[in-house]
Amino acid sequence: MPAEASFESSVGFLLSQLGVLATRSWVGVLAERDLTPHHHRILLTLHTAGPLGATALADIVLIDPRNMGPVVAPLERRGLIQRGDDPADRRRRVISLTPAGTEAAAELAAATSRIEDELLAPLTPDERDALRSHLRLLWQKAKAP
Amino acid sequence: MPAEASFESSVGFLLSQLGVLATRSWVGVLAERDLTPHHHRILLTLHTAGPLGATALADIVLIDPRNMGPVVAPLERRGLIQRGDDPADRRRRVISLTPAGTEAAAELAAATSRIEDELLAPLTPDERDALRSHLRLLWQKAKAP
DNA sequence: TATTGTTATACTCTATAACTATA
DNA sequence: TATAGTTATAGAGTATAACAATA
Repeated sequence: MPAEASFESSVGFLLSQLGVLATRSWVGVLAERDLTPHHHRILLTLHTAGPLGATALADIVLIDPRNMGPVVAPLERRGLIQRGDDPADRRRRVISLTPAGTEAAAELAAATSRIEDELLAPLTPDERDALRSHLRLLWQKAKAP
Repeated sequence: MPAEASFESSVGFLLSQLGVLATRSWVGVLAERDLTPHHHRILLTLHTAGPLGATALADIVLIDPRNMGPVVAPLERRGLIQRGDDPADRRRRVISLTPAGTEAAAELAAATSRIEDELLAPLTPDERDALRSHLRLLWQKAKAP
């Protein structure tokens, strides 16, 4: 009876489980650099999207804006990011990567393919491409509904 | 330069983000029933896999076994699960659904398709099937490496 | 009035250490 | 000695309330 199909056929269940596993696959690499998964996503987001306001950045990395302070503070203290003023809108505090932050982000990006290969080992190259494009489509639609 | 490709092409990044979104898509339905995402996964896992020991169950739902007590206690108190002894191995405490728990799990499973449809709206039926099978494959391999 | 950003604080979830009971 | 399970507790992460500054 397919109506009683296993929870393993629920995409939502699989996404939440694999999301945890994907995050865990990074903990070792991040711990060596004294970074958290939040820091990872912030650095890579700024690296590819460029400078962002606090709210916009929080929205992308799925952190509540009210928790941005404690998350971002260590990055600023270590000189990986900087917060500047926006002359056009003096409420905004534009967050951007410093040169050291750009270097750190590029180095993390370089580590991605190795970790990714391990995670995606069970899939063929074609299957990986299909999976990537499907996930990307879901994420882009989820961001801007 | 594709080596500098966007972080959006990282499957790990997409999985962790979509995992959060998939979990959030359930919070309303679960809150109405006074359940957490952990409870959700436990009920559905027991519903399809049958009775399990505490360690085996914790392993599947990716909860540290030491945190199972506080997670499982409310379910037991509300009569949705029960913990019994295993005559074959008196260390084990077998966790299983009560009739009320079975009913609750079935009801949650019924709500899945509606939530799933919303999440997967951007994809065609064929794409959904492909995504589901790829994710399932990754999860099964990740569980038993 | 709405938006951007922040602080203080309570709450939940997760991880570290150590222990009992059985195999 | 190894495994199943538990407790206590510290730490990381998340959510609720309230506020200041600017648009």
